[in-house]
Amino acid sequence: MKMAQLSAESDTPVATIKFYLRENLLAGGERTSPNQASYNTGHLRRIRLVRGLIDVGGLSVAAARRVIEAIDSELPLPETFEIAQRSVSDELDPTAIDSSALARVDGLMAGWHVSANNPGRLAAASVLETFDQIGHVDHRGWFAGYAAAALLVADADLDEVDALPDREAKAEMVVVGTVLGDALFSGLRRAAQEHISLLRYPYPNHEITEPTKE
Amino acid sequence: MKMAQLSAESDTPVATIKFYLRENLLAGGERTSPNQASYNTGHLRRIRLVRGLIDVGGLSVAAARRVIEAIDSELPLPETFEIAQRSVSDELDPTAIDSSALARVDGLMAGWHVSANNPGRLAAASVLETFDQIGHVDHRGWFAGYAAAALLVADADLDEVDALPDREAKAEMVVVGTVLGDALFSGLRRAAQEHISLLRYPYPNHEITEPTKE
DNA sequence: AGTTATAGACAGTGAAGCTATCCGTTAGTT
DNA sequence: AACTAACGGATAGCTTCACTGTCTATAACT
Repeated sequence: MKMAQLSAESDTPVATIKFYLRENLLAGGERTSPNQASYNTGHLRRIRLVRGLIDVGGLSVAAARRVIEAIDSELPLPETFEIAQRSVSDELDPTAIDSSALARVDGLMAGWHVSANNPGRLAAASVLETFDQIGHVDHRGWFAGYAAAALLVADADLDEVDALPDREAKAEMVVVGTVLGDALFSGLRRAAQEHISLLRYPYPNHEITEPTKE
Repeated sequence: MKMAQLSAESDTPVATIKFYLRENLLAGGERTSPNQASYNTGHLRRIRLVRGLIDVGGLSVAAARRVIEAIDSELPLPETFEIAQRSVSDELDPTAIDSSALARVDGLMAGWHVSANNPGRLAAASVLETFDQIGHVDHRGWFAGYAAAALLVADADLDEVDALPDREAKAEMVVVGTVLGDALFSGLRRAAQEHISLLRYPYPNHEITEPTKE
């Protein structure tokens, strides 16, 4: 496959593919002459993965490069998992986070074995800190519901990884699951919100029988 | 309160506050003379809200403006909810989404009352489409776990909104809950992943007894 | 022989989110 | 009254990010 076809099948401009090559998001094709190379379906899949991570998962190019390197590496799965987690979370300074918020997060995760610098733990604490700052108090019951749901989802995540045969497949699932899982969940959550709110307040002002065009 | 104090207490540069004023994320202070104004704690809270939405929730300035206008408006709650949902989701063209992916999402949400153009439904479908494109098939069991968890969370969301007294408080909770709820859940999910993975594979190569510094 | 495609280098673009500078007032201090 | 610091408002500039476009020399099709 040549560049033009790769571009057509991935629906990605040639200039963008060249950019991904420069950024090491994509390995070069097999050389057939000094200024010609041929690409295979692996390249095509990789471009689609990159675009999925960036467009759907919302990763930056730098984060996408990190997780792709983690897939391609021979690192053990836990390390790959950690790279995926760190790449989707923005780096937080643990010392900058309110200790009361941290303590409350740890309370939500009572009985969980989680390391102190788990990026999710820090991110959750900074969310709780934000609630404090804008004057929201005592959402404990609400937070507890989130913790229960997170446990459920994490269990499903691990099931799915366990079902795969080899390290490469597992590693890709870990990365893709971590990145796209967030997007999937928040989408389903919004849909569920509409459903539940219609359950509780049947037909307020709302049109549901005829889905409208935007 | 004058500008300097507002800046100090919100830990936000004066130039940034002026930027927020220009962008209508923040109302002007009460005029005391042609070039002087005084701000109150409402302004302070608002700045913290804006920074929470942008820094923690990851909203763009434009999205933050939309949701803040929705809070301040007198729109009924369902409309406010919808604005919040649309502001945190990127706008997707329904016609551009693979119909098989949409059908599978609808399968996951069997029994739910969700309008066809719910942004979460479309977002979830585009995630499923991405899985297809990178050659992942049959994650149905996994997806189903997500749908169940989403229902749980949405129920908790509505409980929390119901508990509040007036429209203004409810509206702010809707917006803040929608935006920060995503961040909270994904944080807790990452922590839960570490916990579950340690439960299943006790102490792989991993250090958990002594949390390390980055 | 002539058009088109290619690899690779590099400069340029446009959006986003601030940040800095300037101006003419006003407030507070001395 | 004089002086300094802070203010509101306008405008320009900065930095990062994710591309996008242009160029050259070579190779491939027709």
